[in-house]
Amino acid sequence: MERLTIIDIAKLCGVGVTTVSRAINNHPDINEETKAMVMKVIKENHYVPNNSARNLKRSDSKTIAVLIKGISNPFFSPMIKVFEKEIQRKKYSFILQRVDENQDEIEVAIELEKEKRLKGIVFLGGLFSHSQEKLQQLTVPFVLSTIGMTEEIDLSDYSSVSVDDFNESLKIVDYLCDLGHQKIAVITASEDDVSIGKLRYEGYKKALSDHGIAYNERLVRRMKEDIDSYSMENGYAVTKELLESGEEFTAIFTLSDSMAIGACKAIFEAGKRVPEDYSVAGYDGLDISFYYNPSITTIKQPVVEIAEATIKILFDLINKKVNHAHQIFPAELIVRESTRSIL
Amino acid sequence: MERLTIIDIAKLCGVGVTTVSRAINNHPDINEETKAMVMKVIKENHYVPNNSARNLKRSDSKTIAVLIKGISNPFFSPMIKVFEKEIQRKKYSFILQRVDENQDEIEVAIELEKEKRLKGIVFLGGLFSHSQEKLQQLTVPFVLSTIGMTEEIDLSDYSSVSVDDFNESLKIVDYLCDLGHQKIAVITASEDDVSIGKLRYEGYKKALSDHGIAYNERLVRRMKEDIDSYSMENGYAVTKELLESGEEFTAIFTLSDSMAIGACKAIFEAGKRVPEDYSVAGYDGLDISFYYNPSITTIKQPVVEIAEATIKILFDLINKKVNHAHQIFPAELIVRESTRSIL
DNA sequence: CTTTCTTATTTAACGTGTAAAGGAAAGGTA
DNA sequence: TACCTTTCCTTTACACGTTAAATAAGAAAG
Repeated sequence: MERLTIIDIAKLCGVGVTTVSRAINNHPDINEETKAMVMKVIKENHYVPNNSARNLKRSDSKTIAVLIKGISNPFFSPMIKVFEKEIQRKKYSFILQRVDENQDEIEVAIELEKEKRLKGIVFLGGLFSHSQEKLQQLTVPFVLSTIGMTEEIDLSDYSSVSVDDFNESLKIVDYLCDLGHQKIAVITASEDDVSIGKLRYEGYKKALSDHGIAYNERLVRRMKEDIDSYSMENGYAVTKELLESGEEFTAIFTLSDSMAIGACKAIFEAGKRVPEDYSVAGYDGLDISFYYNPSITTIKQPVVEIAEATIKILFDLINKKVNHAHQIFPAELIVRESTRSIL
Repeated sequence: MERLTIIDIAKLCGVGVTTVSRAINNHPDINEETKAMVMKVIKENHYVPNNSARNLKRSDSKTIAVLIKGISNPFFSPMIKVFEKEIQRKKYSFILQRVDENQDEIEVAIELEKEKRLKGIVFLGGLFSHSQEKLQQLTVPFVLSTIGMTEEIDLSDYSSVSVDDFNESLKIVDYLCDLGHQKIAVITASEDDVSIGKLRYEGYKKALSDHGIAYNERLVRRMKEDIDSYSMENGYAVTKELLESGEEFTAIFTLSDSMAIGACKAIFEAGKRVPEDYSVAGYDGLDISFYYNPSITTIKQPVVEIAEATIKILFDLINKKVNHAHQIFPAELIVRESTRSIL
């Protein structure tokens, strides 16, 4: 069963190839009857146009790439689902590209763009500590999604969608302080993170200083480099170390819900309870934060809305409706069982 | 900054296009020095061959599609990671295609194959209750991964990788019986599932009858059709209903870890405990089954191995090393805190 | 008889790979 | 010296399947 081409269809219909092409692509210069006839023949013979040929001719590809740093992060799953759905709805194809922690996502994007003649790019997660020049090698529109925008980044050249990581982080740590916690440990990102990790960590520091609590370096723990970042496993390993260090604390704030769950597990294994012995606060608002036992106090990010906005902006950029756009979504402090007052 | 073509590179190098092509495609008829020079120029100018043109010429695309039913199922995440990595390693591209619950994955695959000139297909999840004829429309190799193979399916035409769902399910329910449980509820798939769902359910029934326990229809609960299958939410909703029904039971077996977690949550909300009031057993061996509180007794599937074997078989098929292959992996019963003896 | 409109056809690209046909240089052999 | 072989390269030409610009064929209208 070899493949049909547009020429075969044209012959079967007794028309020229352009006519068939017009039928397929809704070109106005075609008689409705002819079009219907052609479409019927196409359907009967299960003809599907060859994508490569189309892309070559059009010299673009109706393809959008989504680049993710840390694909294992379950936070991205519902977002990907939205991307996939919306991109399909617009009759675009969709490439999901995982980027290793130590890989440069911009390099990957540049290669991919040339190779696949992309229409647009979404960057998900990652540090985003990139020089302007490098980004200028990208000739197609792109949107930074859930990448914390710090002052180091010049907003005018980019488009982005995110939440206000600094203030949301501040909010939840502030809440911990209000509960009477003074010794609040934190599991944060590596020192060179200039994005989400930095912002959330800065929020933590600000909340402490607002409450006049002295900053204790020994309560600041970094994720392990050799384990998936923001993962349960990472939270578990770090918390275990923290507990074994003997450093006193009454609450722990982790930069993700997954790490909060890992932290809980480590606490249980040490024979302690949450929240009786330690309060635990997460960030993200994953479904599991509700289902976990105890349910996790967290900052719930509106993932679906963020994803939808990301795609909308990307298509606006593609269709030249805007030059750039920034959207910051509100997030919500959700108080659950994992935190308690010690006053 | 417009795109370079192979002709531009040829001019820059002062050689013919054929030479450049040979350098890129490792053709033997080329001097090593020339090749090195050409490759250097290519690198310096960031030239990347146009994929569409290549695919068109080759009339295939070095693309592998992975079709997933129920993309939200976290069970698939580590598998996708493996697929992506392995496919990239072989210099293939990778398309991830979500298939709605009510969509026919074979139809989707047939379209995709023609449109993108695929090299191979992986089917992940799904019922797979398909007629032979339909599958014969697929002209490229495909592998069914983690799709339970029931007797309804003629194995000789397919390739597959999975675990022995019937016996693994039997094993864990058998374990529950050994703990003294007689009234074991189950959350299973819809009636028309002829694949994984059916096999696991049959395993449940067999275990009961092996232990001489009467089958109680009122303890058999089906997932809700309007909620993501195998999800926490689904397990939660069904268990809530079960608890409210007043039907007595001492243990509950769910067809996935996610549903087990949902079940636990429903039990907690009813003011009961796991495992003191109800034992809960899952299936899959997700990471979260370890981190959950209580940790979940489950059947751990070797996801990574399954995914690796899937890709290996697919490439063997593509390279005509085999005609078809079936691989069944052992799974492991992991006893954790969520189940207890009531003897 | 020209103009306009609608609809269809012809043909030339898009960028790559490859096959054909051949040439130049180097080395070996008679 | 003349001839052959081998290696590496060139030029030319075409093919892959599609789209779009240019073109043409009718028909209707002025």
